[in-house]
Amino acid sequence: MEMREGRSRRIPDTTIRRLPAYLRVLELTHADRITSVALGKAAGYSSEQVRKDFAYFGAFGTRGVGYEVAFLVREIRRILGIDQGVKVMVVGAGHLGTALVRYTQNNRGDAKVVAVVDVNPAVIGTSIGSLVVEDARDLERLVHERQITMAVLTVPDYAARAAAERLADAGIRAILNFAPVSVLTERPEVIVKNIDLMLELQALAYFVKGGAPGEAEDLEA
Amino acid sequence: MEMREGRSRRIPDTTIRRLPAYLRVLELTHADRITSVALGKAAGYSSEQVRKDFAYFGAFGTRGVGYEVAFLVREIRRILGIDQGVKVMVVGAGHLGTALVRYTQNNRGDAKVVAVVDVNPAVIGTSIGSLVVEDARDLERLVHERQITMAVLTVPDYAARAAAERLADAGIRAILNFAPVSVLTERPEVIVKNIDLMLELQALAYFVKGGAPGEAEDLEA
DNA sequence: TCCTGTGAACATTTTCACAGCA
DNA sequence: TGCTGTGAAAATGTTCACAGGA
Repeated sequence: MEMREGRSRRIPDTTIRRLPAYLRVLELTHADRITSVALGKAAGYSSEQVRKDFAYFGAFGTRGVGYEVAFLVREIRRILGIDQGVKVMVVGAGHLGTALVRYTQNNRGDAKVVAVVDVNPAVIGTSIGSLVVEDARDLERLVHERQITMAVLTVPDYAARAAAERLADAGIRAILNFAPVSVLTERPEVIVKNIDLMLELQALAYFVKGGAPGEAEDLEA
Repeated sequence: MEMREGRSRRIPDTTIRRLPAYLRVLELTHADRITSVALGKAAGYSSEQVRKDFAYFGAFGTRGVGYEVAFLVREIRRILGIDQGVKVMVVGAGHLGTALVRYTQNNRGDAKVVAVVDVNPAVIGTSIGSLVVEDARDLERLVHERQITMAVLTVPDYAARAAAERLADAGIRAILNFAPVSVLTERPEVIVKNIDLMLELQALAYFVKGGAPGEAEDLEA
């Protein structure tokens, strides 16, 4: 992916993908301070990696001591742009969509699902936790009214491309796509991240067969 | 990750992760032959990347012509180790588990879910497509009897670690973990791939904010 | 003394450029 | 001529090693 960071150095994509993992560890920590060794261990990365990642954004720590947890949490949230919260729409209220809505409701509000839509009249109007499934025909209106910037796509594959186009037209900036088809290949202005169970399982099979041990580690997943 | 390939060169992890994407395109292709340009375009990678990936395994194509689709499909399936099928257990029959079981039933049998288990008596005995949810207490027996080598973990986070340990003890070689906790960090013999919605959404938020366009690509899901 | 911050070495992955075969 | 196969170059990412402040 192409990326720039106006001032200072360019931040590696890989660093950005590790920040949410650090954030989770920090939010579960009771201590006021944490060292790069402890944070790295808990998040599954080396201590050098942790220090280097933070150093891209400035000197966050104190030599001989470590990092202030509260400060780090604030900074990471600011860097990721989730300090004001991020509003998310889930498109498709089937099993997968329902699971994802519930999951985000059980976790803190760094990214908050504020709308769930579906095309099925039997599903529209039912509740998922504190949310009511709305009519997918109102997708554009909901995106605008609630200032939604990201979407999670959990519709059947035959419906995925059209739904993605509508989301892009409505102004959505990023889509997490669970349908096993590629969408919006001609719309570089929308970031699409694909998550595909079958592809993951097939790749895992290779490493199983090879007898190769170890963590395959996060998505990039 | 560390990896070796007895004979010939070592195969990059990144190549392995692209093979399933190529495979999907090829299985949907009607033509007998395909060029690296066409395959790359459909799978979302450059033509050089496609050629280089296949070249790690030998000369698969014909200069001036392209690649035989049927041959490529056979080779990729053999390389990934899915030519004999891979047996998968889904642990946790909630919304997410149910969605994943259905999804794999709707797609060809490169990786086949042959067991779903849960601890909830109200769920045990119910059907998901052609499968019946079984008692999680029988996990070890099912793994052995059906020669299951991989598992998908969709239990609540508080139950994930214990479930993963049982899977590892039962001989499972790889786990796709959807719970937002790290599991089996002390068991290098089991490959764990984590898929975490919240982490993905948070990372996407950065790229949205930065106004940076483009595909974020694969999961590495 | 301890732990951060960081240049430099190393490793990996992608892109380029083109030779070579059908 | 068209498209593969592949070294070489470039880009990207990680680990090492240690200087330096608290």
